[in-house]
Amino acid sequence: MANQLKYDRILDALQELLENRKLQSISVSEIAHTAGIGKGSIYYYFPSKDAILEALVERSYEKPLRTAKALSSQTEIPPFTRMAMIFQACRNSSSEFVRSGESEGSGAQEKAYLHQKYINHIITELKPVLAEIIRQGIAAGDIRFNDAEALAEIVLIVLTVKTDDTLAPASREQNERTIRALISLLEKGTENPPGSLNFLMS
Amino acid sequence: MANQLKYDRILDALQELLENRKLQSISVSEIAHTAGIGKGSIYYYFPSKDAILEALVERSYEKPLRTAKALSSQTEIPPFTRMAMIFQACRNSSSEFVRSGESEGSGAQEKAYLHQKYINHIITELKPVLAEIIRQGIAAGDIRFNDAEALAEIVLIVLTVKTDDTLAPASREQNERTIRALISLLEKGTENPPGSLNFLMS
DNA sequence: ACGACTGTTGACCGACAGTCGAAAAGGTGG
DNA sequence: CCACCTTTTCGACTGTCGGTCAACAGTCGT
Repeated sequence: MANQLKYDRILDALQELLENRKLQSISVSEIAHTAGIGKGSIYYYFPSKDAILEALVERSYEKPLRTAKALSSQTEIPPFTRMAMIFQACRNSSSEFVRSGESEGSGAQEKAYLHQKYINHIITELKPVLAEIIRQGIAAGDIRFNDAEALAEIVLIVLTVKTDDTLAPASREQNERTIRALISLLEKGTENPPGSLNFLMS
Repeated sequence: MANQLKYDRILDALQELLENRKLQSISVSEIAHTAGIGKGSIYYYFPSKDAILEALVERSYEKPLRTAKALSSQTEIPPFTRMAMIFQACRNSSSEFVRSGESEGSGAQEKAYLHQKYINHIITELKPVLAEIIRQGIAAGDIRFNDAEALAEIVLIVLTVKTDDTLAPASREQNERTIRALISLLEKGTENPPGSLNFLMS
């Protein structure tokens, strides 16, 4: 408990290495060396290499998740505005470490693990918050739909999968078209005027 | 080329082992032993352990993909019926090897790799086929939407992610509600009567 | 008989995740 | 300042695994 520093230094080291290397090629000793500590110490703070990654994903989303949770109770701000704020917060911190150097070919495949963790975490944590805001929007008459939870899930799934680019690789332009199509579906589905959901675009 | 048998036997072996073990814990020697061949032979047929998995995923979806492609030119069958047939074909072969023994805890996380490969493959291969059918439906006036490609992508993303259950873990009931919500969105978005897309439900 | 080609193999290699016992660092009471 | 204990740190070590390779066996055309 005293030395929160080293715990964080390990995370910093992994984050730094992840910026232009794929996970599989990063060894634990290397993380230790980058963090300026012995390899054994890594295992004092983490039970496995995997756990380091998990902790890093969690830490990276701490901030936006906190703001998202805070926003869910700010009922004086209109629902759509709050959603826009949440997505903006996520975008700011997401690109921080998930995107990495080209590493075409098999490299793209080998980052799968990292991306899966990240998507899983985002969807699980953000869904209830987003659902709550949608629910408020429904109650206020801004949104017409009968299942806030499900709607939140659909939006999050499509957005994260498309933002991520590992699961459904496509051109930047195709990605934009898909998100635009989602927006159009949502606007018709929730009986909102065209353009009102444009904030979902990056 | 003569010995297609061994190639397939390797795939069979991996498939069998995958039924109740996680990928990470299966060694190449073990695959070789299960297939009844030497370890060296594995590398005669595959460049890496990873490639075996990739080939297995591909093989598992050969059949439904062939039927899907065949269906895209059967214009005498109504689009919705053809889509229903495609999804049915996929469902039949998908559960074949992707689902595996419980292995709660970290086990669920470690299968990520396999699932990522599978989702990636499905979406990439099935999207153009589905888009073509949707395009025909638009031309025939059955569907009203301006971007067939994007629509196909959205449907596939949500369905595969939700069917898969690794990326967005949720209860069976929650999954059903999400798919129902997607159907409702699609029906409104493409100006089709409620219930006309129910075939998307499993 | 003979190369050339196609398969097949397991011993071997380097690398890595994770373990361990020892020792340094830090704290506490006398 | 010292005994004593707990927390923290460490790198040498271990077992295992993915992948390589040199050797070898079968087969076919000449």
